[in-house]
Amino acid sequence: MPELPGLKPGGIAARARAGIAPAGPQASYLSGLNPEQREAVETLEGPLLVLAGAGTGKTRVLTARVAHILASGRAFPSQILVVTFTNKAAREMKDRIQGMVGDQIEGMPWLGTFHSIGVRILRRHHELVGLKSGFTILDTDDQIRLLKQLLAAENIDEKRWPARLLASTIDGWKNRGLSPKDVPPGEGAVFANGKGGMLYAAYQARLKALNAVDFGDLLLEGIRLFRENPDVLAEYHRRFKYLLVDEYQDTNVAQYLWLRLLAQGSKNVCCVGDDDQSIYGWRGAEVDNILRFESDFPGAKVIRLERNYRSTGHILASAAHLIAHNEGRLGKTLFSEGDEGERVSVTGAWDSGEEARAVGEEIEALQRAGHRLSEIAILVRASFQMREFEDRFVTLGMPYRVIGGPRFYERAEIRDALAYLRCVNSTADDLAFERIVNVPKRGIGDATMKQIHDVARAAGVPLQEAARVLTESEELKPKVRGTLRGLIQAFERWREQARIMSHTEIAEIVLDESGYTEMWQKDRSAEAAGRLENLKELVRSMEPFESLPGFLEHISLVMDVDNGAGEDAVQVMTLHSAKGLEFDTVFLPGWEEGLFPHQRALDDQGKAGLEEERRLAYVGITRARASARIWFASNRRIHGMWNSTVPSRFLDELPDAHVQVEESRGGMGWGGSSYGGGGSYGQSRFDRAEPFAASSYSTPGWQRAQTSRARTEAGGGSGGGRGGFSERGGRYDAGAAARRGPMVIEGTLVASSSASSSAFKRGERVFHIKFGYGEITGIDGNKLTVQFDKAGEKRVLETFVEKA
DNA sequence: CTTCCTTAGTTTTTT
DNA sequence: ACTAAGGAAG
Repeated sequence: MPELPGLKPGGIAARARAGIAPAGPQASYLSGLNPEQREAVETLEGPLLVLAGAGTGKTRVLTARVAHILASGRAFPSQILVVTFTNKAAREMKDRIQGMVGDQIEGMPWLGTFHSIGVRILRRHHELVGLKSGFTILDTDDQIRLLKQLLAAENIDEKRWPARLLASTIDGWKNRGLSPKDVPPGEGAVFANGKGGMLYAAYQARLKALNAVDFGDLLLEGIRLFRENPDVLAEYHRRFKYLLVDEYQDTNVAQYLWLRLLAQGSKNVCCVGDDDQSIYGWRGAEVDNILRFESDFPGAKVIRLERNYRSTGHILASAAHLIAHNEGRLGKTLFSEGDEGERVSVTGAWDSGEEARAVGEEIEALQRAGHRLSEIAILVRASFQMREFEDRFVTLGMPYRVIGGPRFYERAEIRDALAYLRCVNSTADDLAFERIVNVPKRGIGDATMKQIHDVARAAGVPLQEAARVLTESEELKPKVRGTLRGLIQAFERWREQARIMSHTEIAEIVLDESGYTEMWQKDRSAEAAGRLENLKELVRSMEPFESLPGFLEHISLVMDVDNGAGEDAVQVMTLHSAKGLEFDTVFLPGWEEGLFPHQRALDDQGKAGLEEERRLAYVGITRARASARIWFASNRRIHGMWNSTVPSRFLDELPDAHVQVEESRGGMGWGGSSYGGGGSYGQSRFDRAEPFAASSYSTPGWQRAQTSRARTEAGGGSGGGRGGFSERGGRYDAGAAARRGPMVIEGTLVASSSASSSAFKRGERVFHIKFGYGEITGIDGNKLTVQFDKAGEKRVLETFVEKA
């Protein structure tokens, strides 16, 4: 841990007196900033909130601000605290600051994630929070294993009260800055009939006994440290002259408390964020933190960055109009001085297969037109949506890259390998030992483990030591005793070797001699080769580190690895992982009720959930520089069952004037032949044989025909009339429904969810192409609830059924 | 202790 | 429909 250079308070003043002037107007880092950005950079004193809309140059402001602080001689590099959320953001920030200030970046140890800075502080003062030096940081697997033991000890049925649930409950408390004694009794009682609070306390006690902390503790213990040791806090107050926080809308309560304690010193705290891009409420982020900034930090100044440099006019206007449906915003209006560009397109597809096919074709066309694939992204709401696109790309031979998904260090083989290394590194790492004691299979199962545990508890020693003692007794069966002794001796041997060999050599020896590599070599499953490759990659990734402990510390905090980007491929990822990125062309598939907004968000969080989903939609659209292409499918398979779906309400919330509704290109136009001529894409024969051929449904023209027919039959409406935004979720009201036209944008009908009155009656028998025959049990606008004979009750658009 | 079968749960993700 | 994880049987 590099110590800080000695601080000489007089130093800065002296420097200033010596004539190192505040940056002049020519300073290179100021050039090209717009007036608001420049104000945000130059407002150094007092609390400042920079509300930076999507694409308004947020990172630029943060980095220029650091450069400005340094150039004006107001602080040493080591006196600036810069906090980000992710390692990726920290890395990016570091690179960009380096680009502006060069080597001075080396003197900035306090640039990092909340957690990495949290560890750094705890390591320096470990004794004050009851930790020994070299404490370990648990990963989620360790956490679960520990909690399972606690549940077993309390005789709590793990079926009814899963350890995972307890883990996330405790995590939630920690996110809110609650230590065991602070948990409201009522809340603590929710888990396991009143034992939740007690289990939390027991968990914390176990962590202390293991000399370990979890991620939440990195902040929580920091808060406790500061509160209980004013002198320590005062030291940091003196140290941090300027504090900068990125993505402030994502902070949770614990992070806010931690930050507020530190900011009480210099008060020069600058938070940058965008309330409209808060999409992590479900993991504890408090939008309230940013909404309340001005009252939390008295005298705070707020600067809005609203000039967008990323997207064209239509895209920006669409996003702005959509997000305006949210209440409880600080309110920003993005504008751009660029072209209007191309309208946001909305296209319907018959099903998710056609959606993937059509998007694939559009991407091929873009490719032919000279667009780079890496400038094209597909942003989905849920990861299961990715598969269909992947399948399609594989068939097309289209290069693609999935971003996100299981990260490198979370893979089982990597965690196993790391557990071996942790055991070599420390005899006291019980959780690591438990993980690998029987991997590969050695015949050391629950029974033997229980014996080891008993000895360990009785003697108050770690498991490895207990195992060693056991092998010297007569307690174990000879065979087990032999293997266990072999393992223990191997660990001792590796530890010896670790003193003289490099950590990469040791890693190879351990993986080889433990039989772990061999286990995967013998494995005939498809993933085995990849896993072996990952193990090699792991050893490679150790090279830049000085020592084994250094490496282990790093990976406990940095769970991602720089996966070599580079090659030209379509980027496929979730909307969440797209935050902060931008592309020329963005495809946004799956805009259907239930999927987006996701039903669970609505069920669990109600209006707040809906607003967060809407922010997610906003994030999605604003990723696009030149082209945003939204899709919805009328049918989607969820959990293996085909469901008829309804277009997302967010489509209705887009502004007419900036949206272009397009014909699906995947189908063959309408009234035409059967699907793709060959119908070879998973449509059943049945689909093709029907007059309701798949392609026809998806075209706005067909829907317009259907809707106007329905309206005519209901005795109302002028065809193609101008429609307003339809209201959702209301009870069925024939009169109102008849008065409302379907939503029309630029003369083209958008599939609307509750536009016209129904041509159907309750109790009527109907036929659906996918679900077969059924009886109508309910009508809501143009949505029917049908009890199908075979498929059960479904909600379907009336345009997809015919009278039986 | 291992193997096979049943069962439950399938939004988003970082540290 | 699928998978992963946990429990019962061998």
